[in-house]
Amino acid sequence: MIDFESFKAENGIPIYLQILQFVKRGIAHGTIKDGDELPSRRGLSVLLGINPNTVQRAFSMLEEEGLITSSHGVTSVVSADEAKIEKVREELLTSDVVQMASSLKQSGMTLEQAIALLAHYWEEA
Amino acid sequence: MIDFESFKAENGIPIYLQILQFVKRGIAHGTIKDGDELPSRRGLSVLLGINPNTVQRAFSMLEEEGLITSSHGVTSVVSADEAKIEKVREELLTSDVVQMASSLKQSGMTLEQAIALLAHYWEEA
DNA sequence: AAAGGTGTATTAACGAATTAATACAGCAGC
DNA sequence: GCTGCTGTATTAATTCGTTAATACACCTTT
Repeated sequence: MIDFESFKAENGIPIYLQILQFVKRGIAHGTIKDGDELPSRRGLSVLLGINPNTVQRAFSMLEEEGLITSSHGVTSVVSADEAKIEKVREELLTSDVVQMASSLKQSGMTLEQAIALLAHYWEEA
Repeated sequence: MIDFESFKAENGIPIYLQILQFVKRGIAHGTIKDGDELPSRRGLSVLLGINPNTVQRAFSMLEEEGLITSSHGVTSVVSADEAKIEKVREELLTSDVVQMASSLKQSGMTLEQAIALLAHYWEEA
């Protein structure tokens, strides 16, 4: 069963998004694997002290993306073959990278300058 | 007078922020220069089809940051010496970089991996 | 078959942020 | 000085996303 102990809800970001991200990052990182069981909607909602529907919202999004499968009576299960995992990695990484790259290029920076900037701000991020 | 013809309001992002960004990017890019006149609050609101206060919100933020000066009876004027311009450039760039860096770090990447990723997506950006 | 767990669907409440309405105050130019 | 423009301030309405309340439907286990 997937461990949500390390889940810390940040303020300002919608909880359902944080749950979504938590699972996606876990899949991308390998700590959450294909076949792993998720906690029940209600169970997780109690653990996090929130409404079950908030969990449901996150889980239903995960299902829409094909990352978990759900059926009545039993808890949902991770469904992530290698292709899906790679897709998640892509999604988590590229959107930010491409956006930044395009922004920096528009400002007339070279790749070298961009790298220097990235290195400079890496620590404080 | 600053030209807002190229201003296209995107959906989902607050308009006052888009106006703010539009001016800042112009300053950083050099298309908006020190001494340039801004349109009046009302004039721009008509042009954009929005409420004058929405423009005012953006303009007052610009003034708080010292990028424009306003006084009764006349339209506001850009007030951006070289130091301020550099500051705006910094701000626009670092916000993107920091955001990306924090996202990549959360995914467990090293700086080296991040740089490789940046280089990889640099061309297509 | 009954009980208590599970996922699902619909609707409503809440809250924060954005946007708008209105009124006030000052300068320019005729 | 008057008219019409300008910026400024205060308050209200609206919108939007998030979260919660409630009810329903199904499966598992005994």
